[in-house]
Amino acid sequence: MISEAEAVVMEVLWRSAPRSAEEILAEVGHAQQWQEGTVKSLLNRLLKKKAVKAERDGRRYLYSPLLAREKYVHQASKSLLDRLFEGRVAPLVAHFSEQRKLSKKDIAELRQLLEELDDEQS
Amino acid sequence: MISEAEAVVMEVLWRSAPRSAEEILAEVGHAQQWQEGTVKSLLNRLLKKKAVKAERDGRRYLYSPLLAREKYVHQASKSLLDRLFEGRVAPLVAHFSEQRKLSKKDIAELRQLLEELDDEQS
DNA sequence: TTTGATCGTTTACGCGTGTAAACATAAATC
DNA sequence: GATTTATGTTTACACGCGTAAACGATCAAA
Repeated sequence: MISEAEAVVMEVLWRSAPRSAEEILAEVGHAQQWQEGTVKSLLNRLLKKKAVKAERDGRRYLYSPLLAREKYVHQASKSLLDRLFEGRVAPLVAHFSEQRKLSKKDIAELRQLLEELDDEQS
Repeated sequence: MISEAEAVVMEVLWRSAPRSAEEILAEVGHAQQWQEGTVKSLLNRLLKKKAVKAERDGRRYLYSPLLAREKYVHQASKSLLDRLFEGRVAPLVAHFSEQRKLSKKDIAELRQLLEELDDEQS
């Protein structure tokens, strides 16, 4: 529903809002090689999709997210899991495990997570 | 690199190959509402992308995957993790945990997985 | 009050995708 | 041999996306 370039803009707003187009460009301009017009277009598409809102601030607008990051992240993740892993998390983890792509940190955090689930349950 | 509709065709071939265009359509035609031409186009795009190969069989072609499912799955998953979870698996699992979207089965499998990692290490 | 600077809005354009229709070709049948 | 049938190949077309340029409006400065 919201594209990759649009998501870059959203990430900026999720970190801190409200922000002007200029501020967004400043934060993102060097990583992406974007011109001002590009950011403007993306913001307008996000407005049309009701993913952000704009409030006037003098001569310019300040933009804020309407779509919550949680929600976006969940949609995108669920879509991937559905398409590739029968909709479940464990097979994805298994895949990365098989590919030896779990870092020590990952493993430690997963352990921690499962312990916490234990605690909750009891 | 390979699109969603193309991936549907690939899934058929990953399940079993080689297959003719007609067979692919038969397996996928009711789920997707595709015509024959659609499958043909997708196969040609996949050929162009070197994701499948074709061998003549009389008047028709039989198609087989060149791209391994593992590789495709890994690319797609890594891209998602990079964009949304700092490139790591644990935060994704944490997200689903927070959303109460881990099934009992998931949890059991994750436990199993971590145990196996223990075993290997020792 | 003209002119420049600063914003936002509109329009554009090429590319990939989803979805086929049209066309070509060769084999099978009449 | 002429026609139908079964494939594959070429072309098409609308839509979203990435990426802006062009245009317009408004405020500030001269």
